[in-house]
Amino acid sequence: MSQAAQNYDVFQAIADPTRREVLRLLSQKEMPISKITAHFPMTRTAIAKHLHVLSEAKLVYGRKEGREKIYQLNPEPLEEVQHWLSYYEKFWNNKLSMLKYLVEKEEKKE
Amino acid sequence: MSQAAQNYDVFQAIADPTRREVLRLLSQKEMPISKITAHFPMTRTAIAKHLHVLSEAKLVYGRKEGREKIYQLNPEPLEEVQHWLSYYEKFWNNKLSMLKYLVEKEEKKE
DNA sequence: AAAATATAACACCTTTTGGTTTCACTTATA
DNA sequence: TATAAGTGAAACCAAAAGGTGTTATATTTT
Repeated sequence: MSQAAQNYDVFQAIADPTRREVLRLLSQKEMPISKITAHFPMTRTAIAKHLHVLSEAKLVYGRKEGREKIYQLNPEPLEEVQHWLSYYEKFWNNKLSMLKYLVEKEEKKE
Repeated sequence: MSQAAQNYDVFQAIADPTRREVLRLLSQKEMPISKITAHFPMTRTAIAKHLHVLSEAKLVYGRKEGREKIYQLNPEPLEEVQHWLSYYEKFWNNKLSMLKYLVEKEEKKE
């Protein structure tokens, strides 16, 4: 994390369980940092840093409202993960596909 | 990484670009460590550690064959990532679904 | 049996992560 | 206009991540 933290990618952003939990929270309702922090056993500063990482990955956006900063989810970058995954889906799907194919071929013998 | 590295989860395992590249390589063909290392600008020891992380996450299996250790891909754990993602798909899919719905409704007016 | 090959296991180093505490700044409110 | 509330930012810290090089061990090959 540290200070000059630049170009975090989405894979790194979702690697941390706390950050995944933050995303889940924000998926239900936008909220300010202090509200988010209340759900975790750590300081507001720590959460602020996690939000910074998520923000770098464009997974959250924050707008200032009065003295609060409201964060909201932006799920779009997750499409990159989905796309990456789609390449591997065929590997585990193939097992089912192959099984299905074999079963159907067997059935046609009747 | 270090020495006693235990319980790496799949999210952490795929967070590293090198490890993702290793997975891609193994998706095409199983191979021993030295063969994998040839594709990267780092030492075999470093790759061995990455393989250890991937192995902890059950994303690769290694079998010994003579003096070589052949590693092969095991994509199953990625299903956990897919499952996690599926919760968020609705957020970005909804936009498309909504658009599609609106367009179709518009078409039916004719 | 000796030499070569392939990997494993250590010890070590540097940078990054994930957290803390403290202080300053801005915006509401009594 | 103080004061409270909410956040931002800096300095610091321990541990983990991601590398390195060296040494040890097992398996072929000559």
